[in-house]
Amino acid sequence: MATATSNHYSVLTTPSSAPPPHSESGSMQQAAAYRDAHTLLQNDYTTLPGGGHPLSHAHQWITALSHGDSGAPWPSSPLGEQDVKPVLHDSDREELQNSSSLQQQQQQQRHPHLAHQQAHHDARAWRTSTATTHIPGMATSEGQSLVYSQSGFGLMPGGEQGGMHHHPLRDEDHHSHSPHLSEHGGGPGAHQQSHSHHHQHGGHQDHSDEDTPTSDELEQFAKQFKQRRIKLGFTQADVGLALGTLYGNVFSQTTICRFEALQLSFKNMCKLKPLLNKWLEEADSTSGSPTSLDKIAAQGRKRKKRTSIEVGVKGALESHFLKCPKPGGAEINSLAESLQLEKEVVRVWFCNRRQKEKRMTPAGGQIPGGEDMYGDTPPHHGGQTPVQ
DNA sequence: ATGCATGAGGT
DNA sequence: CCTCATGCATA
Repeated sequence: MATATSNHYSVLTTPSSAPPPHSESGSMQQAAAYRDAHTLLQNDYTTLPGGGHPLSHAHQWITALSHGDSGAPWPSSPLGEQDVKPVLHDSDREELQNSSSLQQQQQQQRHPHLAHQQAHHDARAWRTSTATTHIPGMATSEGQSLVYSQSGFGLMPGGEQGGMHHHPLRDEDHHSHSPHLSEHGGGPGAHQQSHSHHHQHGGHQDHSDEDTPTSDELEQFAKQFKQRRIKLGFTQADVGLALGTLYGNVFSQTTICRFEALQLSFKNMCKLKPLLNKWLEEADSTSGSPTSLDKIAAQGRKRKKRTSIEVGVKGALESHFLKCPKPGGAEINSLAESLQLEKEVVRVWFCNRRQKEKRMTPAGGQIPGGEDMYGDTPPHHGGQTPVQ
């Protein structure tokens, strides 16, 4: 109805420039003060087919970086970084990946022809206990505490420590392949070197930027990162861009935000940490490295208007989710009907909901059942249940 | 900071 | 169709 629930995101050629990278939600970014003024305009690609909708704007970034010798936007860092937000015009809206060369290299790449032993280690049981390790230097006192031993360094010989969890036949990552690093990202409930694996280095495990970090380490890092970032006067969006100009992978404000808030999956956190860590070093190393930039953000897909689901409806979805987190197509259909939503919307809602449960920082605030999710028991794998 | 969405990769 | 990583658009 009045809500923007319409699906008409077909081929509407955007007459204006394509939405640039991202904008910042200057709502409360402490560091926004250093930023320049950006103008936001919204593009109108949502013209409703029944009457023009008043929602037509395009948003654009107009960063006026005027630093050259006296007006450095950055507080006092000799950092000579300049972020340039190229105004792109309507470009192709198909798939453009001309950004850089590497895009995702550390993704989940297994042996294509070998038996893919993709481990679906689940990662849903972080925040086990508490252990708010303090932060050396400052404590922003947050309220999070997720502690979990990740890879079995010797902690979880086969399973977890909680003693609760255990799934009959989940999966395990038998036989690792990497020379020295397994991509476990999963979580506590899976992965562990079943057999005597080579121990990294006999004596100490250093976790500086190598090997998989533990949840606790990630938590600490995220906190420190945020502090430093703010002190340096950067916004989350800045970091995202910098990463792109620096290493070729751009990230949005959203991702940086989620990283800081530990709202990503364990695996994802592990992937991003090294990158952000590097940026941190660069950023305050004051090395004055003239990091040039050149990152073109290519965007061009017409996005469907975000459907706003009314609270009441959300509640209903929630209820069903509790009952059945993985409804089948048919069930989704009926649900969609009763709620008067498109099937696709409902389907996506469930997908997103499931993802939430898997984040480090849980959704509802409750323990996700421990380890064995409702109805997702992998029908295969016979490795050996590592767990007790 | 988050909700809904897109897409790549797997099954 | 799902999962996962990501992000535009929003509240």
